[in-house]
Amino acid sequence: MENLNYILSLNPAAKIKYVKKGEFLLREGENSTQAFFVKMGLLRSYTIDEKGKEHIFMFATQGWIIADIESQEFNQPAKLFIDCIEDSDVIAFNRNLFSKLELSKYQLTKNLNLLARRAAVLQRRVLMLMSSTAKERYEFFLETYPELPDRVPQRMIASYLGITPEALSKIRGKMVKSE
Amino acid sequence: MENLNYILSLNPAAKIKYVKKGEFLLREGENSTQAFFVKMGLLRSYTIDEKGKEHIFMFATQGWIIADIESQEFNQPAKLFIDCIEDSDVIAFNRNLFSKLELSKYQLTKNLNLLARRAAVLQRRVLMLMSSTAKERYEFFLETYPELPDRVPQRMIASYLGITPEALSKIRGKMVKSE
DNA sequence: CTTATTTCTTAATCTAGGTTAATACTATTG
DNA sequence: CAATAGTATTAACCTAGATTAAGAAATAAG
Repeated sequence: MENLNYILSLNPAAKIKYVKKGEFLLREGENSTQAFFVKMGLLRSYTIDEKGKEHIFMFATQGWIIADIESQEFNQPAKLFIDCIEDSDVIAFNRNLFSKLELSKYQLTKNLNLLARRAAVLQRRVLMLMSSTAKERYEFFLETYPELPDRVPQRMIASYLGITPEALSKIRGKMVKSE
Repeated sequence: MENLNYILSLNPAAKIKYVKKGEFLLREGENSTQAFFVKMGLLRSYTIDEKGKEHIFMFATQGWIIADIESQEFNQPAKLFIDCIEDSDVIAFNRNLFSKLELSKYQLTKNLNLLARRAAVLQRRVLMLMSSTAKERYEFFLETYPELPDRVPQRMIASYLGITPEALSKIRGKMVKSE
């Protein structure tokens, strides 16, 4: 990501952080404009609702960028937690640098494409949540992120799909039986 | 939107379209890279699932841009229909122009901000769908888009919220009673 | 106006997935 | 290698919202 390297050169404070499994990069309520590029490892972002239930918004593996875009965009304290599922190497940078005029046109269009891709993934996620059963969402997840089931506990996959671990376990049970 | 004016000047084919209520700007299966800026009026985008049920992805009022970002980004035929809820004036432009190098840095960063805002709204929508009850989603909708309930039939609001018209009617009934 | 069509409401019934709880299994740690 | 804590499975029961159906209100169209 030569693009990112340039962004980083604009931000002397940025450097690689080595973060351990379980470590937090962002907590609900914090004021942060940071985004994290995952050089290696696996992170997640999630909310905790009033009843104390976790809802995973996304997983970020190698090459992904993870941040609480909503809170940053609306200038509010973070709604999301971001923590590590595996020991990871991340590069923290200020999200403002993403659309700075100091960047070249080439870099700006690259960033536009990154964001468009993110919007596209989110569009799909919304439509999925509205129109598909839990089983269909799980099958889509397996196709789309085939490496994750081996790296992520099932209860987190359930949380990402918007169902309980018990429901996912039942779905898996049925899928094995009918196969 | 001086920004948009410049985009349009790069696209000689672009001009204002006057579209009537019920008219389609995009249908599922079509190959299109068009996006639509709403100068005036009200449009919506939605899918129809295997059971024939509509799921409204978004409403677009004055000043919004509406398109099937997912299909365009992944180079697939459209998943969404886009049609008019009210007679509208829209400006059709090719979405590729949005991140063209011919644009100035200033315009590119403007577009980056537009897309970031879109991503933020979608993040909120995903979290809502995962963690809120139908009633909470309806209340949030009323706060966020106070002008829409008078312009959009209730069955469409229900479809946007991811519930049936009957369920929304029941929720509204209860809200009136308890007030 | 009058008829046809769409929209909204209400109510009875159904179901996917939630809740609770008990048990087994797997990691982690001291 | 216990002991503790987290993870997954299974089953009985519950509930938010879906489905079906039918009537009432509102819009549109002839």
